[in-house]
Amino acid sequence: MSDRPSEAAVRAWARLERAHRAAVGTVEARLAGAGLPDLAWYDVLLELERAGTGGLRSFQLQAALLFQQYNLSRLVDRMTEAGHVAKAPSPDDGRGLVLTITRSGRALRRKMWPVYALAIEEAVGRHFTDAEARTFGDLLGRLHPSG
Amino acid sequence: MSDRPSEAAVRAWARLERAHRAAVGTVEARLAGAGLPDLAWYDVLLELERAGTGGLRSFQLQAALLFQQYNLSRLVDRMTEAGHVAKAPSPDDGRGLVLTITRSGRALRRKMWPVYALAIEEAVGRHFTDAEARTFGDLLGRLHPSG
DNA sequence: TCAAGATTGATGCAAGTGCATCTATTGGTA
DNA sequence: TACCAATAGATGCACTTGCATCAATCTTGA
Repeated sequence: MSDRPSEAAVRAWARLERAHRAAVGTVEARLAGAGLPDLAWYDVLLELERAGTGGLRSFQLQAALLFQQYNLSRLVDRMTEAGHVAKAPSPDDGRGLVLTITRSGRALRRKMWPVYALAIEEAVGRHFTDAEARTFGDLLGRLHPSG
Repeated sequence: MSDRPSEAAVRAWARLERAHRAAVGTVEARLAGAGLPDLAWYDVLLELERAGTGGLRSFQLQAALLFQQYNLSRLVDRMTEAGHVAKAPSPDDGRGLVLTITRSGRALRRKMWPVYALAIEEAVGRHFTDAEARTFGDLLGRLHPSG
């Protein structure tokens, strides 16, 4: 925890930054070019859609996506205003909110997916064989809490 | 270019987002906790220091770091104002600027490094063996233009 | 050599982010 | 039960980013 990093670790870190910037740049450009909302919106929609009718509490969504609390709070505001997300008071916790995706949110996610998918292929897929992509995904998985 | 991505590619992309967010979160928190400027400042300082006395043109720095043009323009403004970067008109190109790091910029980078290094170890290094970190770095390297 | 187009970097304005802090509620402890 | 720390989520304010566009300069090609 308090050791200096190895050369290899420093190189990996530096490349993580560049690779991420390049990949996100490509994907955001494709989404914007198609007149679609940005990645954060997709992330929220997907996570809420996966959660099903029960929805998710704000803090769960925040933990899943690793967004900042204040950031997510305002993002959800915007998406609620746009009609893609619904907020309801939590029955279990008077402080809390339950967030669910709306029909319009599901439609938006479906509309975004084809563009997003092509962008992922362009930004990531085409650089790897399937086996490499699996290895890459495994290594990336080590870096975040949820496994 | 126009194919759908494989499952493995989509998973790798999703994990790239999460891993990056987690790692950057850790590193920014350590820098901020030590009262130091953020990552972008370090990136600029390092790149300019590597460039030596000749400095770099704005567009070169932009390409190296994959920053947005308008973003870098204003970041350099702030760093110049803080005395860490010097701007000079390019002798070869009347439109252009040559950016160099100042003595104070070098000092700042040196001061940031120990904190940054520990953060890199915490965010990345400790999750991998050296061999894994090398493999990881190689795979990441595929995703950005400069090799 | 001169006009048309491309490139470099800056900037006004709107939108998003980060920080600190706030209110409301909950859970733990005495 | 009554208090106090902890947690959920919202928000005011300053700063940063994104978008569109600008002015200045360079390059190309007739």
